[in-house]
Amino acid sequence: MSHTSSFTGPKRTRIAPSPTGIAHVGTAWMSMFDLALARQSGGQFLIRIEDTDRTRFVEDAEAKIYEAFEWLGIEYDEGGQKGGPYAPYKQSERLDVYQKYAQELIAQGDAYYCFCSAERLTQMRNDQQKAGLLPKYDRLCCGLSSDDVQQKLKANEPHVIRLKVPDVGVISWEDLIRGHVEFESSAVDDQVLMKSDGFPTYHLAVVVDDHLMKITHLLRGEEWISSTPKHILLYRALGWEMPFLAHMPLIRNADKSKLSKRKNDVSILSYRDRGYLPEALLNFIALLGWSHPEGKEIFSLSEFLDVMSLDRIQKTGPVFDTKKLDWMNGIYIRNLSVEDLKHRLEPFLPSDFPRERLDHILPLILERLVTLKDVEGLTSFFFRPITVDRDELLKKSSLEEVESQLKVTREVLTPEASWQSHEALEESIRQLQEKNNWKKSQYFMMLRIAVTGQQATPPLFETMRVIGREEVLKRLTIHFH
RNA sequence: GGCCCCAUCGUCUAGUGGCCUAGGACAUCUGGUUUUCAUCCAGAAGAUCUCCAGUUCGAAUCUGGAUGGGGUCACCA
Repeated sequence: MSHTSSFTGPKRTRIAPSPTGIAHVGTAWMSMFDLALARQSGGQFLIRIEDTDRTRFVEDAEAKIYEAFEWLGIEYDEGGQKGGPYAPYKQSERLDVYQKYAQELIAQGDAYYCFCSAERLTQMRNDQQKAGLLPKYDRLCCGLSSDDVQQKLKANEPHVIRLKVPDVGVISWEDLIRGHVEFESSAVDDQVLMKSDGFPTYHLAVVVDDHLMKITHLLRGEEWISSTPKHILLYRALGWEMPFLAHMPLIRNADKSKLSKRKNDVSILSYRDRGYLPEALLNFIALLGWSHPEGKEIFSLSEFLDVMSLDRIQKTGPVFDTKKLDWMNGIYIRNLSVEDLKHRLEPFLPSDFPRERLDHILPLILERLVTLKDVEGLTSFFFRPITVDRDELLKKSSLEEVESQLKVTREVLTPEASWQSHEALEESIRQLQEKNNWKKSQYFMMLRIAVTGQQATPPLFETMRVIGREEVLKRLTIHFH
């Protein structure tokens, strides 16, 4: 393999998700780096669906993956609906391709048929473990004569195809992120390449497809380091040039284990549904294991694509802690134009929300939105009946005083006097408070609770104007339940 | 356990031998603005750079070892 810096052509990268569940944030994360390499070099980024495991196949998982990419705004050049020159981009539709190369490997003596049963393999591994050995296929079937093999094949005996790993030697590569990595060949198992159901394993499929699809730069998780020797052996046996390898750090749970859906929300679409902006999520994950060259915290996807470089990727696995995402989401929300924000808020507005009043309500809640989903909780008192907590209302004064305060306040809120502007409203009520010498904090908090049912709200007088005089007067006439 | 990867504030990170008595961001705390919350502004606290040796005039940065964490050892990816 040639050296890192010598590659100057267009880079082709890919993301290869398995449709086994939800669309994973790790997939989006990896894709950003893939995309950047492709864009910076005038190359292509493609999506390939790795659905070789029928047992874990989930029906709508593939659709969810594309849906997630669409929502995030990560554009790929080949795969999915787009197709491309190396279609199909789904492994289950390429079975004959893998079969062809498996046969080639067998013919060359780099792979062999194995007829061992699952039971025998389990037994073998148990014995090896008991003996303190590392579990590894014992090559029983490697010794089969070609006559035996032909006979078993003819008899339709279930079989797999295994890679024949050299007994001795060192397998190494120059990882773009980790530098020189090497393994003893003797530590590598005779990996199954073709399963008994005729599907390839990941190891065969990934090598065949990456080569055929002309992938030049292969980014993947650190979890794949230990199986990389098998892939190198495959490239060698097939006489193919190795792509550049970059093993990214593993995103982790708080306990440092590999990020999992049991311990974290890792579903891209769940972030959408919880009211996060795609640009905020992207910005947040870009900062996992990577840092902006100028130390910037807030930047767009397109800026990331411009300035990303592999040498700023850290080797340590970052913990997935979304506190910072909340902060970012607020920033992104506040940077949206009113029209854009309204548009994005739409899916989160309850059906009884008075849309015609959105323009007036929005400025009052804008800086209080952490997620788009917060809109309902922050605005319900504008258009729904409120409940007032008697104890809160009377916290700092007696029932008599509050009732008298409310009565006088209602009288001041004449149609003419004070509804032209919130400043005018404030002026008249402030005068009232001063004239009566009411305690500021008590009076205003009491009013706030009476009008909204809450202690934390947007500015009181602006809120009152949006609620409207008639409704405010009604709320200032307290009936305890 | 074998093999492999990794190791800077609670979290994300800057740092590639002297600019580091280690910088920024989030979170936390305090103060200011404010009738509340939030925003915004200012400030504080927070890391003996996992440890021990070594190289060097000088190490967070280089080397070795230890320790710790993680990954992987499937007809799953």
